[in-house]
Amino acid sequence: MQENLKQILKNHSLRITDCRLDVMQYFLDEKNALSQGDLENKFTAYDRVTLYRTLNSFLDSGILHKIPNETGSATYGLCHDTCSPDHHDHNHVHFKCNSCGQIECLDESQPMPNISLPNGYEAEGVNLIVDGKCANCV
Amino acid sequence: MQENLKQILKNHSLRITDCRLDVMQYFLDEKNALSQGDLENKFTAYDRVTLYRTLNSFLDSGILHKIPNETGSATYGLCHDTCSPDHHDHNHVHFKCNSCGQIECLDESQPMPNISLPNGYEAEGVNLIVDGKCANCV
DNA sequence: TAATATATGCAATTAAGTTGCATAAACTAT
DNA sequence: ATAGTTTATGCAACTTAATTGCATATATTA
Repeated sequence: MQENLKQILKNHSLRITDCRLDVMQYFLDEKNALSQGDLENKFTAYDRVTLYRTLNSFLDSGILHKIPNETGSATYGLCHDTCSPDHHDHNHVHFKCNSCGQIECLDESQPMPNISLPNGYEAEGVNLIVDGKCANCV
Repeated sequence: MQENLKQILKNHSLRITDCRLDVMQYFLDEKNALSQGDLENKFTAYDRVTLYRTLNSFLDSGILHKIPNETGSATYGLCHDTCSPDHHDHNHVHFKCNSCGQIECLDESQPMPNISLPNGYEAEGVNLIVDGKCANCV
């Protein structure tokens, strides 16, 4: 089990450290997107800068992606296996509950719409954020 | 011209003040979404907190909407005439340039996709953010 | 124009994001 | 297994955004 996590880190050329293993396990356990604050609350033993840099290293290596939101603080979600630093799947579908605030990644197999951009514009990725009420808050 | 702006404020039950007129004019002149920082740079005469509260009052009254993004600071765009505190059009399409960072609202008449949510979930709105290169940065 | 309700400016606080540097830990090659 | 090298961590410190309380100024209304 732990071996799994270690392999993921190795695959992304990241050194195996306690903090990275713990943080990755947390992301795997939680289905929801997590923020810097969430990590700080969960892992009081790690310095907040260490957690910050852990998030950044996961971001750079394609383990996590940032989820756009309106709150003014970044939230992160696990990327799918297909993501790597060079090849990053930029199309994501997320759900945000307007009641409890949780953000989660939805199945990537959702249909992505074709948006017509103004002349001269080039699309690189599409982010779709559905907001509403999750099952717990309905 | 100025009368126009005043009428908008009146329609939203907001008192007519210099700051609100200036900020609204700024949003009308700029086609791009604006952040708190943009306002602070533009209007050094107004206190940061006043600008912050101006944005919030516009948000509450349905003049502006928040645009989800990954930067960690909120950006705001003008709502369409149909928006009011009680009836808010939650479906937005935005474009973010990965090069210059500008965010703008695209025509609302874009087709919004039908997303299938997990059981028990209720959708209230959809936000679509296309990122890529704007005409200036291609 | 006086009375009332609201907006503004200032001070101050919280939280996120960020960097530099010394030390500790992980990796690599013998 | 260990010495040498590279990278991660913790701490201090700084910047910026978001936020609140309160006294004062201004807009609205009657």
